[in-house]
Amino acid sequence: MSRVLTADPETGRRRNNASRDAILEATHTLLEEAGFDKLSLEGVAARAGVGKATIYRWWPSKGALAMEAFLRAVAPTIAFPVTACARDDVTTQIHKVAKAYRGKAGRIIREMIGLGQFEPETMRLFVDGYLEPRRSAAKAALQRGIEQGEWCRAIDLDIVVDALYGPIFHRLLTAHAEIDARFIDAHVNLVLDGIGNSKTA
Amino acid sequence: MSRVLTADPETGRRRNNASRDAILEATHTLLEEAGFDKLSLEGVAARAGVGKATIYRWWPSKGALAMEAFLRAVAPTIAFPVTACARDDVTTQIHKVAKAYRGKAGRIIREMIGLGQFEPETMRLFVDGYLEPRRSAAKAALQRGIEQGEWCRAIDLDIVVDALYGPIFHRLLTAHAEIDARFIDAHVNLVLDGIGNSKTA
Amino acid sequence: MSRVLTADPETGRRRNNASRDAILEATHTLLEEAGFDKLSLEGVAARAGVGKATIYRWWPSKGALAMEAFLRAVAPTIAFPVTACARDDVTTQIHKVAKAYRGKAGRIIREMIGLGQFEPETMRLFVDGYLEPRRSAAKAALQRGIEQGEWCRAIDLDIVVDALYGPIFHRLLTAHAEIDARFIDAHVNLVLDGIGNSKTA
Amino acid sequence: MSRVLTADPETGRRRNNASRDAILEATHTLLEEAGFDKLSLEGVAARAGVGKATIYRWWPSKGALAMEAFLRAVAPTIAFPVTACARDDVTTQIHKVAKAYRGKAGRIIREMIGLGQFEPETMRLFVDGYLEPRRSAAKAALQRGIEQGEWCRAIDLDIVVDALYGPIFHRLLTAHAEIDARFIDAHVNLVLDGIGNSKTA
DNA sequence: AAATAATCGAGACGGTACGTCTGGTCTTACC
DNA sequence: GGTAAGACCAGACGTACCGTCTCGATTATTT
Repeated sequence: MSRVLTADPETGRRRNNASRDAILEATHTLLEEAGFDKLSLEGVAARAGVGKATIYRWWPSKGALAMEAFLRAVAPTIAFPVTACARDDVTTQIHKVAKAYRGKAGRIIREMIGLGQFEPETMRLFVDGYLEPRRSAAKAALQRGIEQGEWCRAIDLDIVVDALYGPIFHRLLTAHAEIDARFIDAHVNLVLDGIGNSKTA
Repeated sequence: MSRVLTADPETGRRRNNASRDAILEATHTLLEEAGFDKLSLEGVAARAGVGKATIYRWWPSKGALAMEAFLRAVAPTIAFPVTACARDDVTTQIHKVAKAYRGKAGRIIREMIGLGQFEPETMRLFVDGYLEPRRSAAKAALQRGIEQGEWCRAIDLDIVVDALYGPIFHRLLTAHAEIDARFIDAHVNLVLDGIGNSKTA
Repeated sequence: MSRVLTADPETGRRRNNASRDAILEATHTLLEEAGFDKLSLEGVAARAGVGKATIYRWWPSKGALAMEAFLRAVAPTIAFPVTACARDDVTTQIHKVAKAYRGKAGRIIREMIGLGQFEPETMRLFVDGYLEPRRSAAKAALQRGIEQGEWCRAIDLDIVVDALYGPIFHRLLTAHAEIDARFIDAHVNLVLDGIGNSKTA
Repeated sequence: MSRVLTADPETGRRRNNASRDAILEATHTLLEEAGFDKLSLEGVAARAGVGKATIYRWWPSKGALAMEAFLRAVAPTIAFPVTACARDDVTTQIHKVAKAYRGKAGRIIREMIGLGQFEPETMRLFVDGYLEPRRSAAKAALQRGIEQGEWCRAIDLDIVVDALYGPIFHRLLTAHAEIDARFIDAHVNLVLDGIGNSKTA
C-alpha cells in the first residue's frame, strides 16, 4: 500500500513509524466520530501532531488514507465458524455480518464503498483488503459443504457468494429495506435451496 | 421534489422555468463530462447563466440537484417486456440492465449511490425516484409469472427482487467481477430455479 | 489604488468598505507590532475578521497591502512650516523628519523601501503616495526661497532635494552612521551653502 | 565570515571547500537569474549537490548566504583612479558607479540593501564588506584633494561622502528619477562646489 | 396605472480546506 | 566527525468552493 518506492531509498532518514501510526489512528478516530465527509487532512494532521506534507508524502488521497485506516482497524476480524454442517456455518456467519452492518461498522463500510465510487484506486484497496479475504473464506466454507455432499459439485462459487452477499450490500447501501434476521433467513434459504435445483449455476 | 411551498405565494414574480431547465441541463452535462466529484455549484451557475442563489433557492444541496438532474434524464426508461413467459421477460430485462450498467449509465448510477452514502435525503430521492419504480415493475412481472403458474404463490417478492438485482449492484459498486452475459445467465437461473425449491421464501 | 475596474461593475453586490477599513487597520497594527517580515495575510484576515479571498480580491500582493496601509496611516502628515526665511523652514523640517526617522516611523519606512526592491509596482505606490508629495512640498519651500532672493534662480530643484534628503535615506537604510542633529546641521549647511556657489546646478 | 571556529578543530573531518564554493556559486547564479525573492535554500542545495544541513551549518540565514555570495563576486572591484586632480578622480569614479548601478549590478545591490532591512546582521555584512571599503577609498581621494589645496581642511569627510553617494543610492532604491550622466554632473558639482562655500561643514 | 412582492443575474462576503512550498531540524548510512 | 540524502514538524501560501448576503432590474398580481 502507501507509496511506490522509486529509485534508491537506501539513503536519507528513514520513515518514522510513530508518525505513520499516529496518522492512521487519528484518521480512524475522526472517521468514527464524524464520518468521512467531515474528515479533513488538516484535522488529521493537527490531531496526529504531524505536518500535512508527511501525509501527502505517503498517501495519494484522502480516500486512500481513510481506507487504509479502516482496513487496519477491521482487517483482523474475519473468522468463519467451522462445524459439521457447512450450511449452518454460512447461515451463522451471515447473521453475524448482518448484525455488524446494522451497527457502527455498517456506516463506515457504506462510506468506504461510497467514496470508492469516486476513486477507483481506493475501491481496489477495499476489494483487496476487505472484500476478497471474506469472499475467500465464504468460498472455502461452501467448498467444505460440497465435499460433504451438501451441494452438487457443478456450482460456480463466485456466483453463489455474490448471490448470498450482494443483496445484503444492496440493502446496506440503498436502505430500501431492513437487514433484519427474518430477511436473512428467507434470503439464505432461497439461495442455498436454489443451488441444488439450478441446472446451470 | 424541490421546495415545500409555505404560506400563500400567490403574489410576486413566478418561478422561472427556463432557469430551472437550464440548471438541470447544465448539471447533467457536467455530471456526464466530469463526474459528481468535479461538479461545483459555481460551475453549474456559470454554465447555466444563473445566479448561485437561484440554485440554493430551489435545491437544498449539491447532491439533491445532481440526483434530480439524473432522475430527469433517466426516469422515462423503465420498460419491462410483456410476453407469454414471465421468466423470459425477467431474464431479458436483466440483460438489458446489465448492458446499460456496463456503459456510461453505470458510472452515473454508481456515483449517485456513492453520494447517497453521505446524504440520507439524497439517497431517499434515488430510492423513490429510481429504485422503487423499477422494483415495482419487476415485482409485477414476477406476479404475472406466479399467476401463470411459473412459480409457487408463497414467495416473498421483495426478497426475490433483491436476490435478482442485489448482486448486480454489488458488482457495479465494488467492481470485484464483471457484469457480463455469462454471469447474468448463471445468476438468474440460480435464483429463479431456487424459488421453486425453497421451503421458506 | 487597489483593483483596476474591468468590464461592468454596476452589477452584483458592492464592495464592503467596513471590510476594507478593517483589513487596512489590521495590517497597520500588525506592521507596527511585528514588522513586515512577520506579516501574514492569514494573520491579517484573522484579525480583521475577513476571508482571505477578500484580501486577494482587492490587493495584488502582500506588499501592495502593506504599502497602502502604511500610506493611509502616514499620508496626512506632510506639513511644511512657512516663515519669512525659507532656509529656516527647510532646516526645521529636515530636523523633524530626522527625528521621526529615528523612531518607529523609521523602521516602517525602511521596510517599505526594502520590500519595494522586490515589487516594482509596490515601490511605485510608495513614490507616488509618500515620496513625491513630500518632494513637492520641499520644492515649494525652496522656490519661495528663490523668489525671496535667498538662492539664485538657476538651480535645479530636483537635484537639490535629492542632495538634501538622499543622504538621510542612505543612513536610514544602511545604518552606517547616525542621523543625529549634528549631522543634519552640517549636512544641510553643506548643501544649502553649496547652492549659491555652484556654477552648474 | 561564516563560522567562528571554537576550541580545537584538529579532530574530525575538515570542512569541505569544494562544497563551500559550490554553494556560493550556486547562490550567485540563482541570484542573478531570478533575484533574491525566488532564491530558496532548497534550490541552492539541489543545484550545488549539497545537503541543506550543510548550508545551515555554515550560514545563519538565507540573507547571510546571499550577501556572502554577492560580496565574493563583487568585492574585488573597487579601483579609484589616481591623477593629479582629485576632483576629477572623484567625478570619474562616481560616473563609473552610476553606470554600474544602471545595469545588472544595480538590481543585485538594490536587493541586498532591501533584504538588509529585515535582517540587521545581514545589513552589517553589507556595510562592512561593501560600503565601508568604498567609503574609505572615497575619503582617501578627498583627502588627497585637501592636501593638494583643492578644498579647505575643515570639512567632515563622512558628511561629504554621504552627500556625494547618498542621493545616488536614493535614486537607485526609489527609482523616482534616473541616474544619468546629466544628473551626476550637476549633483557632483553642487556638492563639491559647496564644500568650499560652507561655513560649518 | 400604481403599488406590492417575489424572482432573477451578478458577484462580494466570511469561511474552510485544499495541495504546495519553504524553513529549519533531525536521522541515517557512508566516508 | 563531516557529508548527501531526505524525512520530519510547522505554518504561510494562493486557489477553489461553499452557502449567505446585498444589489439593481425584472415580472407578475393585487389594488
